[in-house]
Amino acid sequence: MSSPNPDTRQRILQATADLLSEGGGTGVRMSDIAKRAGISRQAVYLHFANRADLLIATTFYVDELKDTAARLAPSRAAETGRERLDAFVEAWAGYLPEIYPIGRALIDMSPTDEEARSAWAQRMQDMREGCEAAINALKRDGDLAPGLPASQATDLLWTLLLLPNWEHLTRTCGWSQKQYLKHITATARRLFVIDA
Amino acid sequence: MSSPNPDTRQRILQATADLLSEGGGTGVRMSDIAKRAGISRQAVYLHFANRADLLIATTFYVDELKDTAARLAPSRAAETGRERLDAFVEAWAGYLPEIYPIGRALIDMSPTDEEARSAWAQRMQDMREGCEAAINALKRDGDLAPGLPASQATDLLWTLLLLPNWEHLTRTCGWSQKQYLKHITATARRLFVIDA
DNA sequence: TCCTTTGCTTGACACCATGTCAATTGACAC
DNA sequence: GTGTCAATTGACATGGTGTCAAGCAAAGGA
Repeated sequence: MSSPNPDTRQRILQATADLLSEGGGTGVRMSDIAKRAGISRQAVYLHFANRADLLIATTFYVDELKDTAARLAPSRAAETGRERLDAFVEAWAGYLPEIYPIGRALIDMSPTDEEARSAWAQRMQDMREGCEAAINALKRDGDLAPGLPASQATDLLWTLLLLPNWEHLTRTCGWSQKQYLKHITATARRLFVIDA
Repeated sequence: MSSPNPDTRQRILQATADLLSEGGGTGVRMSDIAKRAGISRQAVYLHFANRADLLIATTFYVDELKDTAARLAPSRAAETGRERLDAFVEAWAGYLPEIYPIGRALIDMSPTDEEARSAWAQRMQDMREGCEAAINALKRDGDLAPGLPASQATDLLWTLLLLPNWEHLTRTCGWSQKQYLKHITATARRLFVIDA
């Protein structure tokens, strides 16, 4: 699984990322990926155990390529809870279009593939921590809207930021990325910040 | 497609609804449905052209069984926009658990089945009209929160009420149906009603 | 009683994507 | 030359959907 040529492995990952982007996350078969990478379909299995494995590896590949980790720095550096909430929403909103195709593919195979399901669930769980940190920072500042316990505020913010919502607003409703960012930021402020 | 025994057709629909409910909308095959209905797998195709067709017919069957139409009456009867928003959210929130399994099944096959995709999309489009009516009633009363055009408020409310969000909050976050209703109602008020 | 129609059964088969396996090839290293 | 590595080719299993042809039991009419 790691003995084969690392260049080929990378070509497969790049082909997967490209095809998923082009197809919006749907309709990408193992044979399509192989063809794009310039190898035989079977050779893909010399590098990745199965489709879920390949897709999961592609998420990490895309993360590195786009330096996802760097996105979160402003959120962590924020001093006030209000700033932290804004910065986190902005970071996540910027990340969504990049991870969308591969996220869509993982979600699509989740009902039948436990590996894919749990990999995506883990990613969402990580994202929840960012939500939690923002809500807790608001609470610390005394700026969390009353009447909503922090844990449920976290769940609500978490849900609001889910990929299907971004997909629905930008694809179905036709919102631009800019509109999405603007209105989701305003929504989060209005929901969770006192007197916002 | 309509020549066969209507009793058998109904048994198939009931079997489909039951199995989907038991399985949370996933892992239900044509052969499972046939077995539960007490007929051969092939006989199902004497009544329904394909899986999507059967699933779509099941949505209407469930609608009738649970008298979905009646749910919306209080919303339409509401005098003020505030009441209408509350009533609509409550009606939809009550409907969600009933339609969830079959909705999940339709969503799952949407990526590969245009018929299923558009049937569910139509249902969501119908739901959007309820959102629009509530937002417009708020606006008429001068109670719509400023800074958000009605069309975008409609999109936002529409998105908020989507099935995957209900699924995430109740399944992943572990919220009870009661909690869902309470917090989604509060969220909608806070987002769309002025000085709420 | 015979005959036909109806509604379903049985069994076989095509399709399509994933995943597996065995045998083979071409290149490069020692 | 010999071995090894990375990939190729072709064949095959699996699982679910959907199709097709032939058969069969029961109900109804002449």
